[in-house]
Amino acid sequence: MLKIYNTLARDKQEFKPIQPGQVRMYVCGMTVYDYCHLGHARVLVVFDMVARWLRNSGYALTYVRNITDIDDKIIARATQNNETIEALTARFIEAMDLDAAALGVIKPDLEPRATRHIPDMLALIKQLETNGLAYRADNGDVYYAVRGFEGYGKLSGKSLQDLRAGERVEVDSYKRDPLDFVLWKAAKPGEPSWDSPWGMGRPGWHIECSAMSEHHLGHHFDIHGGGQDLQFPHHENEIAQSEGAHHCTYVNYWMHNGFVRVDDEKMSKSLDNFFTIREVLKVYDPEVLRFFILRAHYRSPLNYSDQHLDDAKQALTRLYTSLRGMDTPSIQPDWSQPFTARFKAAMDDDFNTPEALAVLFDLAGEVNRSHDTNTAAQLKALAGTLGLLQRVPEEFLQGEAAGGGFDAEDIENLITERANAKKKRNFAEADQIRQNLLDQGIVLEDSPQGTTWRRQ
RNA sequence: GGUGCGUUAGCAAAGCGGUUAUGCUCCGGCCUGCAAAGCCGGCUAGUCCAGUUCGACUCUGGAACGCACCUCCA
Repeated sequence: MLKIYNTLARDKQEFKPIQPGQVRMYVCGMTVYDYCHLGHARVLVVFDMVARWLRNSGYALTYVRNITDIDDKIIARATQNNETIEALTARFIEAMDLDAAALGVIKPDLEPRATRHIPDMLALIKQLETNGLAYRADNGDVYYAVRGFEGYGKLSGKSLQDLRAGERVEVDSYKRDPLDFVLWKAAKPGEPSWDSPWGMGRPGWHIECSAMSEHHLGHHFDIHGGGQDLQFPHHENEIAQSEGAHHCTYVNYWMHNGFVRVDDEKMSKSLDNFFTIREVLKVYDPEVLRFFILRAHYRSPLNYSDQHLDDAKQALTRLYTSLRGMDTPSIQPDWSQPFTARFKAAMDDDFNTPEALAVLFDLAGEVNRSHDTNTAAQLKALAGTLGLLQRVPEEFLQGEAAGGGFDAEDIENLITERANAKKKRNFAEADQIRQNLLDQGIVLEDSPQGTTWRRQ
């Protein structure tokens, strides 16, 4: 039985889908005005892992991850670059797709874009107006009247009173309440705009997710995910919008992944301490990055550093090494086995990937001792549910000839040369060849079956 | 100021009221011509202070420190 930590309940709860056997999940995706950073990588990988596990558990999943392709930052960046918004967003959507694919992230079933769902948003705002929860202010903006929604604050655990007491709530004279948020922004000269019952304008940030999730998943669905920083105000406002419009529960389970940190501080664009995915992938294999993300529990903070990535690389190398030379047919995990049962129990416990990976290492040790093909196949099958360990081991271990150096053919020639030296018991020469290769980051490993190599 | 979360060995990171977590690093041993990989073993874990208990890293209370949200952010 799968248990999920529900932010709404502040506790782990048994997962019960609305419709038996089916799960509908919506995850807040990217605002496409720049390259994805490691924080984005974490959301992508974490919810890819969740999606895989749900499917693995037998659920028919509909996974929606939106793309925000209109907002203040996009407009500002396009102006700054002197390019159209369409060109800018197309460029970064393509980049995002490449980054996600490199990390082994399976595409969501649907990736709706805000600009393609303006009518849905207008209909939702209209409904809120009818319900007395939206009003047009003197500046032309349409706001959500937070006072009219009783449950406001239930997700973030904040009361309106506490929020008003906060020093950082800005006073905006056009709003009836300082906590009211914008649903529709009146058009400004030179900005993209759409026609609406309230005049030309563009959507506020929060309305798009309420509108697009409703369009694809209905008024009430199972799981809504995103980064911890979206809990408030974004997700809180989504609840206010969707429940305020339809008077029914919006989402049953809210999931929030923890931050990626650098030097114990949140990695964010505003702090300018972020690393982009592609930057990191220049140095590390994408599977190492995926492994690094899954090695921590999704709700814990994840500290980024080269040392930690190196560590992750070594660990993943151990797993691949255990599968090297093994004939591992692609099979489904046999959940009745002790190791697989442990793995499943870990994953069912709020997606405890660190514990699940520990099982993988125990299994690797077992493979190393027994050289049992079936055990190796189980290891590969389990890792496969996490999107790991599916490559031919040599491909991972030998990698690409990074930055010149020896290619595979050079290495094989040198191995032959060394084998001849060894045959003549000229160990000095043999060791010299091995050292030369090691200087290039190539490690040789002798065995009764011959010599194999890998990159450090 | 308000609210929430965290503090585990050299580093990273889980579970668990009593039994080796796991990975990396480092140190022994086996194996090897020597290595590497692997195997076997080792390395002063549980921020502090009280309490509950036969027994607490694990439960309760408090303190210290750290982080996050309250503003755009995954």
